[in-house]
Amino acid sequence: MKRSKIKSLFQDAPIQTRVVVKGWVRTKRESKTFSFLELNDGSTIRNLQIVADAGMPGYDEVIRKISTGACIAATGMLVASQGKGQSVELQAESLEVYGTADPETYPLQKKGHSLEFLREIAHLRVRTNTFGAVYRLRNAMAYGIHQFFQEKGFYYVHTPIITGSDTEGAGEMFSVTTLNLKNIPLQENGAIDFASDFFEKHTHLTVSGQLNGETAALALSDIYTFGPTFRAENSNTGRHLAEFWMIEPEMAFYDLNDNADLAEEFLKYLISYAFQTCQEDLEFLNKMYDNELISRLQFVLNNPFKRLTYTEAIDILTTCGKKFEFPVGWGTDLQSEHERYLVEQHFKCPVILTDYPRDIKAFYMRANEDGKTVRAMDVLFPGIGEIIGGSQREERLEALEKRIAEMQLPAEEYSWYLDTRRYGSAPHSGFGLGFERLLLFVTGMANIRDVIPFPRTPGNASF
RNA sequence: UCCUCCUUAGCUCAGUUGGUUAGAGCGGCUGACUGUUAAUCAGUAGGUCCCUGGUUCAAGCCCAGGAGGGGGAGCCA
Repeated sequence: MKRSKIKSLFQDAPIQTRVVVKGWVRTKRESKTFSFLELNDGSTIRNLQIVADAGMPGYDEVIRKISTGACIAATGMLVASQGKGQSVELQAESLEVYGTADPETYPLQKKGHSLEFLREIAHLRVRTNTFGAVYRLRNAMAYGIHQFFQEKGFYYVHTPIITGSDTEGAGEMFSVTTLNLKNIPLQENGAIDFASDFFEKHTHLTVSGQLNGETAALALSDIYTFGPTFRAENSNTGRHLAEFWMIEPEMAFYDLNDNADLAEEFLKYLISYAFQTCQEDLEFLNKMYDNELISRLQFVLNNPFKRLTYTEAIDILTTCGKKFEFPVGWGTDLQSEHERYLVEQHFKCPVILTDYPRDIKAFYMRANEDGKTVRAMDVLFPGIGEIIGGSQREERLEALEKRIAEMQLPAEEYSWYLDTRRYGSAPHSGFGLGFERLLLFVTGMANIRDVIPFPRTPGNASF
């Protein structure tokens, strides 16, 4: 008989049908003449209750081997439950144990565990309700991202993970090398001789696919990337990872307003998609971790994001009368406390800040006519701060070359990038969304290490 | 990297002014129980008090260094 997924049994409830279910036992409750088993197979957060009567053939032997964490198959009739708490249950005719889990050493118990403890057993934590919900939401968001862009006619572009230039400027990079680390070849001046390395030059793990993505947008019009990125920053916070996933759409003929429109529509689409696909998981997370999760998601879904310029934000911050730890002034970047004030206290909704001073932003952002600001935008969310950073790109060759020179960047490294402006340049825009930052918001988890299966952070690459 | 807090049983934590044999709840195990659902009830086992060094008659507790973790900040997504 073909195995049924527990989710479909709850949906279709084929009462008085003989079925096979397979999964992992969450708890066993024994009494004299029967046992209850709670079975979870990952298809839903809900467990199927299995009732095993002591009269079942081989009962004593099989029930003795079953404990929390064991993997079993159960065959029997799906019946309406006599007890409260579930509509249907399985009246077992036979049980087969695939894998036992020694209760003396199995680290997961049926009671709750701290997230800190579960991080130490990341290979097993997916067996908990919490991480089952997080994994399912992560899957749904990944699928929803592709669906959103595909429906809009965007092309999915694969940008390289190993990059030959260190010019993306988004942070410290990991080196990629096959040189013998015990005997590194040196040039006469003492510098490492990368000419004998695999790629015959110094290579790194990518920190952003944007520059490559721009080349595709200037041919295919609308593209997006969705892949891993790497930052070797020594960042020890609940919002940073050394390895994370990023979504970077890039659109020809979009100005900054079009860019902001797309970002807002995109985020709302994903929240709506989470409600459509993971309602029960969201309800669980709302109940267990963050009682305002669902209302916050609904609020973001149903209200326009507040848009204002950096300059207007500085005015609000300097006249609001609130004392900040870091001073506010035009020309300096906003600190976390400033962003939080705007989002959580002043506007009480997501905020899109635009037109930042050019001196605190990257070289590729389109200069405004005032000579002081660039067409940058940051989308700020309650609780997590910057979730999206983007800009209209500088499409004018001369302006871009001038900016590269002013910032003393190695112009020769950008020759391929500048070709996009040299030949058939076009106004275009794009943004980057940190996938795990999105998941923090959608799941209500507080620490980014809990929304990626195996987090990589400074000093930690276990599993 | 900086600030700050923490580290005691499998887990979550108490542990008084430095004082004899370090406790609880949960989990595990044993047993009871005819519908439980974080089952209930009774019993029971379980400890490198993070590591190293120091102070002291005596250290889980005080001091120094180290390791690991949490929260906050910076950097950013």
